[in-house]
Amino acid sequence: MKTAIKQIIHDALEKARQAGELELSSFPEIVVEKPKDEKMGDFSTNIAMTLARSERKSPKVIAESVARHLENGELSQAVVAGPGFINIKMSREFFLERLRNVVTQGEDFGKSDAGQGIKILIEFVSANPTGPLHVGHGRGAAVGDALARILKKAGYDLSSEYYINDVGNQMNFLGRSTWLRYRELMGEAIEFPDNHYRGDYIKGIASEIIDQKGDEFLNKPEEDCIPFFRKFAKDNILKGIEKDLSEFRVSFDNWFSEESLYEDKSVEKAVDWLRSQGHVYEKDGAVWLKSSAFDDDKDRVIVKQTGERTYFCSDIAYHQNKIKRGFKKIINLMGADHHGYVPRMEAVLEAMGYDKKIFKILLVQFVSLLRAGEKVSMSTRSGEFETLADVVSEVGVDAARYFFLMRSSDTHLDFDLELAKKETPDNPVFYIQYAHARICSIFRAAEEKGVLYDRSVDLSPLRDDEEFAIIQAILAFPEIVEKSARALEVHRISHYLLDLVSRFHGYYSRHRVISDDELLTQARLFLLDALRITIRNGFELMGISSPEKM
RNA sequence: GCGCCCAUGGCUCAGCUGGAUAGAGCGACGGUUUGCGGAACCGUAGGUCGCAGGUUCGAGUCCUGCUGGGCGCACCA
Repeated sequence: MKTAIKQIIHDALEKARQAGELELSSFPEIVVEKPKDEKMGDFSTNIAMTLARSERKSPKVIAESVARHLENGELSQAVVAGPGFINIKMSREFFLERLRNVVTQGEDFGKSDAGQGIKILIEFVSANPTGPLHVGHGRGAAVGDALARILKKAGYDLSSEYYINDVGNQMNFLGRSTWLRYRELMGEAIEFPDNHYRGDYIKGIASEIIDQKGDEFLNKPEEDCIPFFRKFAKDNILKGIEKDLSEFRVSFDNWFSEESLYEDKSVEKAVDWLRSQGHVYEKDGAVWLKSSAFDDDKDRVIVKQTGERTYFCSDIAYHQNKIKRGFKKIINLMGADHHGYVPRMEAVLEAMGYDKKIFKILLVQFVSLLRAGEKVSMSTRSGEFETLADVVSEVGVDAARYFFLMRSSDTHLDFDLELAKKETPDNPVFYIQYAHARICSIFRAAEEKGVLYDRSVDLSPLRDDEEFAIIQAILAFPEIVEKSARALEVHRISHYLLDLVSRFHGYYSRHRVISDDELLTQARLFLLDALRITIRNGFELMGISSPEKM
């Protein structure tokens, strides 16, 4: 919608230039926004202010000149206001024509080619397969998955990926923890080490092994047991993670195993290559990457004294692999507690000769669960739940996703469990879903009354200001999606939907949709159809359902 | 000590690449219902945008310093 306005302004600038009123050695970028107050107009531009300096004229004079040349069949008024804003009103036809398009596009409404098919990889969650997903992972999962949906909608060629840390020390601890619990369950007295995984789920896995294998491992030496226990526990936990995610409506295009990078020698090759470039040196029996040469605080060990590779080392190979797969932009979501990791990853990319701008790490801040205003303890020890699956089973997928997505991801999130469950307008998910259900209900009522709804209906009976405010809000949706994609900010969608829907609730309470005026009824049904489509499409981007009845 | 993030009405938060009189929701107070879902709507009160400088025609937004809070500074991830 705004691109049309930009074009009109552009034409006016051109005319002003031809008339000798403006120099315009270069055309500035035209910014179109909504005026502060809707009464001032449909759109406004500050173009005169940005031109003031280069034109050496006051913004007011420039604005007057541009406004004079603003003419277009679809434009109804252009006035200069304030320090030099040009406020523009468009004709009703301008909006109605575009509204018609919304219904024609249906579920495609909101799509754009802003991304120009650029290949993007987004990696998120990537929790170690050493335990179930907790609430923090849930936020990352919701944000990552929604971003993936948004970026696709905005025309990027997007792939999503989960990186599985399935090798290394953590896996050994996992295997050993399971093995110890196994022996314990078989009746041995075990002193369980503090640095092992103590969660109850380990006992569950151990007892599954007992079910399948009995006492087979009881009298074997540790070395002979660990590989089996490690793999069994990992597979079991990973299956659980996949299940939790899929129930949370989060899916990945690819699950990438760290182990595969060792199997195909990628890690070895990456280290050799870095060494050949002189980015690597040996000290204290370990191999170090000179990351400090690329703005990291210090150099980082990639091969330990023991000969084991660090996780950072395989991450190098992993990110090299991502780039080699042709991704032009690589997005990683991480918990904010890992932010110290950012400079060293950027250093790696620079060391490999890539522009670090292709790499974007999004830090997702912490989640505090609140129950009745009190913070729920997040410690593993406490009886209070903290896993994603528990939260989802309490409040449902829709509410959980909405709450994770309602705030900018770089601020801490207070997740109020009681509020999430409420079926009142305080709860934004229900408020929005209710609007959708209400619209569907109106359509049901119309059908009962025998009102014919047909998409080719004449829209000219729509003339109320409130109706046009809603239409404009609907038509802004593709721009919201684009901005959300560009800024990688999901919360804009939820704020947008809330605003959109509150306009509808107000409108609904003041106007009857179904009336004796058949033409008006049909036109209003059309408007509601477009609105319903917009709500659905917006919720779809957030992975939230749009129920027809509640 | 060093680094990253945050700071906007009583509470939770928006504020798009700096733009017009800083906006919502909750809570508080007061209203609204013969009709399509009251699971809703309308109104009132409430803010030195943490503090101090700076850049700019213009700063909640950018820069510097400070204060307060969160997080991180491993041959752990």
